[in-house]
Amino acid sequence: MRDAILEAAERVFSVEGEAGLSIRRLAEEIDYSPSAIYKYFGSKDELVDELKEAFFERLMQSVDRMAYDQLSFDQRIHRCFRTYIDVAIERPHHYLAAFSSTGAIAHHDAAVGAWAEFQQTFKGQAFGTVVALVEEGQSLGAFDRALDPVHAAKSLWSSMHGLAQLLIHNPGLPQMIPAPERAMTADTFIAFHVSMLVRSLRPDVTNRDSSQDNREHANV
Amino acid sequence: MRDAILEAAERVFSVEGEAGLSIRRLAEEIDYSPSAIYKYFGSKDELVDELKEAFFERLMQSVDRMAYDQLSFDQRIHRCFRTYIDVAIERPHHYLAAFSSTGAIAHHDAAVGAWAEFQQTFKGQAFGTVVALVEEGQSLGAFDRALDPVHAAKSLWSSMHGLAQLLIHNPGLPQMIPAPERAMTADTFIAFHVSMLVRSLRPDVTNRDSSQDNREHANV
DNA sequence: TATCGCGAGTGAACAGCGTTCACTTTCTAA
DNA sequence: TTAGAAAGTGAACGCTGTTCACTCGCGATA
Repeated sequence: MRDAILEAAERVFSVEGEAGLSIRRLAEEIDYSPSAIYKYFGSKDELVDELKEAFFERLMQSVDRMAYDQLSFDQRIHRCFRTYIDVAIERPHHYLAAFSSTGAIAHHDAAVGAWAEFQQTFKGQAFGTVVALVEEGQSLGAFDRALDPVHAAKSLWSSMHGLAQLLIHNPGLPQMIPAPERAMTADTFIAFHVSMLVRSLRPDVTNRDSSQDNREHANV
Repeated sequence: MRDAILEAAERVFSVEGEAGLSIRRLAEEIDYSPSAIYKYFGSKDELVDELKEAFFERLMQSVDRMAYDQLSFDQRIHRCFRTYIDVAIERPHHYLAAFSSTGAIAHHDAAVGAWAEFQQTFKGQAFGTVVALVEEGQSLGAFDRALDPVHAAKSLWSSMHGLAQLLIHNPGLPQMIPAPERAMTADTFIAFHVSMLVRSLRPDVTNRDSSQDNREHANV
């Protein structure tokens, strides 16, 4: 029963988003009265939160799967980021809702202590794999060792999130260009964005040793 | 009168966002009946759109002002991006609302023809200044000439947007780090993110000429 | 077997929402 | 002075999330 509600909710939500999903509509969909739903869910928010969390888990697992595939480092990092955006724009309403926890605004999560708990969550684990990816790149010499991997991962995540969001709200973005021959497909543009992110991690040109080995060189 | 409505709306919206703003509440605030508001605005959406547009204009003008200041190129590009994020998180509800035009989802703006119109809008103009900034960097040799400036600008915008959004929803992000001594303030983290974006534009290391001059070199 | 309790489900109701519309009041211009 | 537009009102419609007193039907117990 509880699953029937969630299933119907998922169906409606996928197509019409949070706005189109009403308790009454949902009740009609499963041929029950609106109040019946309140026997299984404390509130609409609670129900929707469950949808969001399920989506988030799918998203994070998809990314994670890419990170540990049997591929070259370069391919893995590209696919990781690609997958994030692909899954996000595949279910736009879910993705937007997952990141619009209107209540959490100004919910100052406060400081350093949260890190341990954070690592327990889906989000935290997926974030951990991004950090690991950065560290791997650093140990391979492909990425700048001077970068803090955690902060770099945050920056990367921000950038992925931004593109996902922008593409959801404006799918025509990649085609928007003065000269038609320069237009890109969404796929190409995502790849371009990801490659820009990878570029940002490259070792600093001022320390131009062989890529395997660049420690602190103050001058030249 | 119309302005009195907008002013009250602005006041409520700044604090409680779109959710806290209701026509009835607004009417009470200005001591009129709810229906009075409909003499001046066709719908709530129309009213809110006006708030969003006003905010968007402020945002874009702030960024624009930074781009044409009397400063070094490096300072200008950093301040430009910084300002974008600062203004965004200063009025979180406005920024989120401006980018959550729920209707525009899947509103395939369609293709290349839109470019000309796009350039007329605030958004379009501000985007133009980012493109110009990239082109300036390229002509200075600081940025990779192989990059399409328009696509690069889109990528940059995505990344700025992502950080703004993430910081709004999770202001504690910069402090979140395993070791306390590695924590950053919001300011520092924004600067870090911006510097990552600038890094992504650097000329490719494989073509390592003097920075003034790097044309196509296929090998080495 | 009779009855008790409990969980599932219901329907009416409350408060709030955006919006409409017939209505009155107020002010201006001919 | 009067016609007409403009400004503002209040009740109502249909929608929303949510609550609560209520009724069933079933399983366990005395």
